[in-house]
Amino acid sequence: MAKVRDKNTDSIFWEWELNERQREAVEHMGSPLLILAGAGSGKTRVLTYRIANLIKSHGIKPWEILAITFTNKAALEMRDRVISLVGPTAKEMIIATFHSACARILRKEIEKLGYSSRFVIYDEADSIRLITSCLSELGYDMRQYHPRGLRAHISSLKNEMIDPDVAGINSSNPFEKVAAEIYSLYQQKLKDNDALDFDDLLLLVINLFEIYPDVLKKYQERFRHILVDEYQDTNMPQYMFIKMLAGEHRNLCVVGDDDQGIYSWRGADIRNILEFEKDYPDARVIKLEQNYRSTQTILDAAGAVVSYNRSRKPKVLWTKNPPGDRVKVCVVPDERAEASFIVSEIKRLAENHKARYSDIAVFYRVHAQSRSLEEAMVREGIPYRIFAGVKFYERAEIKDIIAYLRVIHNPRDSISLKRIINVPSRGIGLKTLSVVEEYAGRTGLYLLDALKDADEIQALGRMAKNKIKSFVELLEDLITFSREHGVDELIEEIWTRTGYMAELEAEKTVEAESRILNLKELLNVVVDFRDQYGAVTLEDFLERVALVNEIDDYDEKAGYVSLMTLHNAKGLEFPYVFITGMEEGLFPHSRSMEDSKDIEEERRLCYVGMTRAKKGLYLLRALSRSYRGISFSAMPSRFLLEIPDAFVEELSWSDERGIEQHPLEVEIGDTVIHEMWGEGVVLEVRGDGDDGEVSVDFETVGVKNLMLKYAPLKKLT
DNA sequence: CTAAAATTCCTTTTT
DNA sequence: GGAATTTTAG
Repeated sequence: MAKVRDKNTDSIFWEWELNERQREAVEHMGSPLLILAGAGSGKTRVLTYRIANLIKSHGIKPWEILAITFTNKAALEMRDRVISLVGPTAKEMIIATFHSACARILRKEIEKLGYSSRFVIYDEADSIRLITSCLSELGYDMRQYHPRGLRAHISSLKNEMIDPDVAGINSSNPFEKVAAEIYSLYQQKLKDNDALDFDDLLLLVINLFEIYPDVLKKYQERFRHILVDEYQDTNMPQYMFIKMLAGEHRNLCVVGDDDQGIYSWRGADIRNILEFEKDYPDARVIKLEQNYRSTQTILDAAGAVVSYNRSRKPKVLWTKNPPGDRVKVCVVPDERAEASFIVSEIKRLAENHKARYSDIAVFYRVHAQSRSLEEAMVREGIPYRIFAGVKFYERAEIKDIIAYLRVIHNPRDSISLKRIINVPSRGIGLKTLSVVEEYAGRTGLYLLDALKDADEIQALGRMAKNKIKSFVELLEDLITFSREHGVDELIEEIWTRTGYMAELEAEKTVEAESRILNLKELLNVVVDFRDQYGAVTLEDFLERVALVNEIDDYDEKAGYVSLMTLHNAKGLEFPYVFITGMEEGLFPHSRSMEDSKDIEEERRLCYVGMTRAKKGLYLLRALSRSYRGISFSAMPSRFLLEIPDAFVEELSWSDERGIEQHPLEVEIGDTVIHEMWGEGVVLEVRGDGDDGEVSVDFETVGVKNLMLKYAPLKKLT
């Protein structure tokens, strides 16, 4: 635990708490500071001590400090740690993610930009729905232009800070032209709904700062000291945001590691960190290379992999920790065997090494891999938890209730209104809705106001009018109710008044039962949130729900094994780590295999995963993996081959019957190709191989450097 | 209008 | 193989 020495000394910290470099990083003042912090080098400690030092030794007021972290969880953790160093006064500083910091600023200032301060934040699904409605409004074929793809495209346009009116202007690509058209309608519709998407949160703040220099000035004065964590993963708007805010006082401290940049696909630009010294020529650069987390062997193995990357700043991590065990590499027949291997190894660790379940994590490249793992955990009765992005809030029943809350908070939010208008079903179907929408479009009314006007709409039958009327009354009652009651009571009122809960209870199925539990969990979220922050307004709660992700709820004391994607693993650490699916095509993912830049990012992802482990690291590879129902054979991931043998221990695996599994062998014509990598032919294989025959398409990519991509599994005996 | 059946896409990673 | 959406039958 950290101890703080009393005031009046130059250094307020016990010297043994920090190493030389760390202390420099904590104490440096007077110019921008870049901390290149290798994995496990204690950067969180440096950041918290630095904040504490600002407050304690330099008389900086907590509210003058803005610290940006990557997740809400990291923010909360850092906050607690600073509080333990300097006391409750630290509560007044702002530690938040980019998105929540911006949301906070916008709640105060957004009216200057013509939005209401009651704006809602749309998640990806909401955006997609809105884009869908843009497509149909402009009469485009949804098969030809996928809303998902358009959303991704528009999001990257936004991340490159390209405005709708200039997007696709001199593009000959028809997709880009359509995207640009959709983009501007989408943006306008967002505004009509008083809604912002994730990207807008950043963009509008920048916009605000550009148009109103006095507002920028106000925040520059307010946030005199700015700290940014995970700087290698910032994108252009985030970079601009920081640059503007820090522009005046230049008390900027950024921390990052170019080897851990894994978000370029969402616009993160690693150059932000590599060129920090260009942006701030007087910047001080401090490297942290001593690792406190992992064994030397894990570090060497991970370092060997990442050293294959060409574009990186060379660095070598070292540690005083013991060398530890070798990295265990295990080859298994398929994903089921992979899961049961992991489960039995977890049991062994728990018994022989007194490991707790919470000491163990299993990582995978894509969410789909979690299924087989989950099945094995359930089968063997091992408590586990899957951290799946935002899954809880994506469940239909949760989104339904949230949609009610959103409409109650801001009746202009027509996307949410459309979601609940017939949930639970109250006889207002698609036809009725489209008539009302048409009326709303013609008169320029908001959807809710159009509903209130139902009597005026000729095309509506008497039945429909009555149904609409009672729905509008229901909403008005709920809005009235919300003025005098807390969020938790409001949620319960929604359940009962709408009959939502009664309907679920009447269903008496397992699914309905679990939905009821989920709804009760939502109530718990409200209560927990209140315990943490005091009184909760509807607005606070909706914002929290929009920006939170499940990793934020991660609790290290609880006794369960953690399952998550490699991306979610960033910033966490576990004594024992299993990385699954070490196969070409899966990890590195096939979609990243054409471009060496993408491969390098995959390699960094591998590095991130490996360096999460403190004591034990397992890498698993299946000979065959089923994908969309068909099973494919796969070659070992190149990352496995990049680890020198000296750091590796190969584990053999035998199935329940004790038959040892062998690598694949494929017959093509007269040629038998044994397991191989590096050379050969790229093959697309059709057929399942069950009948011993498959058809093979040769898809040659170049002549020399070819390899076997997928092949049917054939066991040797 | 609803419920069941058929069809389609999916799977990279997320604030 | 399965969720999610769209089509069809009642």
